[in-house]
Amino acid sequence: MSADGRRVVRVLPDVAAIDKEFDYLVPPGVAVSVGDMVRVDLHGRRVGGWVVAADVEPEPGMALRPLAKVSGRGPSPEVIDLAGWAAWRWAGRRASLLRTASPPAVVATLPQVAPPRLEPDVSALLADAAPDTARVIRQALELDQAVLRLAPGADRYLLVRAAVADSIARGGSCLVLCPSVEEARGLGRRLIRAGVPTAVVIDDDRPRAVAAEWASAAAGATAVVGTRSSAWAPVANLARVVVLDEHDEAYQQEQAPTWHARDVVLERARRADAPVVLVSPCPTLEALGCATLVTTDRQSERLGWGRVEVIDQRDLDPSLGPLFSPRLVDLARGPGRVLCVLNRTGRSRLLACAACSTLARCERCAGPVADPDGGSMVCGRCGTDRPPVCLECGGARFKNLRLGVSRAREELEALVGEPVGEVTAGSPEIDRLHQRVMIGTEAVLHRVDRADVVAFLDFDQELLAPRYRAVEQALVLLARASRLVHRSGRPEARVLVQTRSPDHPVLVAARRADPGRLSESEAVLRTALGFPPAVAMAAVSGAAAEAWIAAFGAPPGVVVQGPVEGAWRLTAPDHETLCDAMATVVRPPGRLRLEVDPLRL
DNA sequence: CGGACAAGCTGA
DNA sequence: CAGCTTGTCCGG
Repeated sequence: MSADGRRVVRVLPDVAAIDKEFDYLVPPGVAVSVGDMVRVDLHGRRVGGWVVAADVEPEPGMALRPLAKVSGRGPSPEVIDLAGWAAWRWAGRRASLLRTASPPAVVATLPQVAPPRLEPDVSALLADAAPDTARVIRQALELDQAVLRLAPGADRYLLVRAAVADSIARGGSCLVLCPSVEEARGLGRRLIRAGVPTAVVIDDDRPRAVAAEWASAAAGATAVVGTRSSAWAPVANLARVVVLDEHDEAYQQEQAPTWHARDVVLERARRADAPVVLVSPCPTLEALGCATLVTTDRQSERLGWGRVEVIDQRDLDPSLGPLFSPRLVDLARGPGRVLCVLNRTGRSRLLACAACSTLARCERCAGPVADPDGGSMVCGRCGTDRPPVCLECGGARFKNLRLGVSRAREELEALVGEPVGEVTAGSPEIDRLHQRVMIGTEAVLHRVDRADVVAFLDFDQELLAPRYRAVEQALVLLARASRLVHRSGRPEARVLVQTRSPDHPVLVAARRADPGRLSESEAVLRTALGFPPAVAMAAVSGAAAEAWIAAFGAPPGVVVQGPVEGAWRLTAPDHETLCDAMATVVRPPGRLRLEVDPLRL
């Protein structure tokens, strides 16, 4: 109640271009609290919004309009605060984050949720587990922030059960994030079958059903399972967070604000004083930088990575074509499901020495070099240029290594002697998915859940992609492939990698099932070259970018580079410096994309 | 974002 | 100068 006897609340309208709060009168007899979703009259029209503060002292004499309607429950006060933090961290607007945190249909009241059917404790759950499995799970659950490195083939279900049991012991609920909808649904079903009251909060085209799950999460479901957006799901009493496959790019929002679910839940858990376990076969440097690493014994990790076989393409018989080694053709003819991966979506073309077939790479950062003008070789990653001479044999002639997926499919079909299916991100072509042998971009790895052989036809495309995370992402692909073939059980089950760089650290890491060494060398390289997570970066683009950059000026600690193709790059030693500086800029009108922590760079 | 309102343009 | 388009401003 304010000084003059009026009840006033502060509302953030759900209008894309307004990041401003407005005060409204609460009509007599109306109950409303922070987090509720309301409708208000704003500038002659009726819009939705969130109550972000109650019992507000309005400016004296200000004529206030009454709330038009209290429509239902919305995000909790903690999540509203979290959205404020994320708006700073990713230079975005709170409304877009709160929309993600809100139910897609009206939730008038919260349902009653059942208490857990049984009271499992962590020790009972782990009693039958292998000793090393029990050890790493216990160890991870004892830490405030743990990165648990589990090989691709390892079963994560026991960890999730133990995390849920531990949450019950702590008197609260457990939030579990999965990279894909299918995994989240599957995990939700398993937990429900095990007697854990579980809310599966996943956006789809059924708003009523999603809102019902949202409501049961808000009401205190013991486990809340979902994908990226569930970082914002309601959790009545957050006791623990688990992020499965923490390395997955699906956790980062593509549209600005480009928030990352892992980073959102880390902050959310920190505020709630809840521990977090990040799980991955190949943890990101970001995760390793903020959490304590827990690893299984070497033998479990080797078993869980399965067999990774590397073919040196420099030794290939040219008569078979550049993409198909005899070994590959042999495996493709054999029994079982075979997936061939060929990434040809990037614009980068690779050059190899015409004499010795060694790839043309940058002397400074080992990235791929292109030959844009025919005179010199320029690195697509760091910009260094050098004369067109092979570093291995001194040869001066180079050949272009590009071949499309469709052409490769025809060639493979001829070599194997049976129909070969094709999968690309653009074309679903479900009817071709049942072919025994399939070829496609990496999308092929996401369309099936098991395979007997996964073959990367030209892995250099991944190793040398002109992105600073290329090495990390290349190992992610191998982990994904390894998981698919782990379910095979056949003797020929393996991941086959064709490359001209057989001793690349990524391939050594996968063959030895030891991602740790790679993380160490990558961390050194990123620091030396000034890439995240050694620094904090942002990209600014769009029609209004120039005006934004002008308003940004040159704040201390932030380096502004560009424009390159209409985009500027900001670099600062840490997010504190970067985000504080970005927060001072008044957004100019017009289309503007502020991308903090850009994935491709 | 989208309504309000002002300034600019057109044709009788 | 009414009647319409286009542009800029700002919201309780």
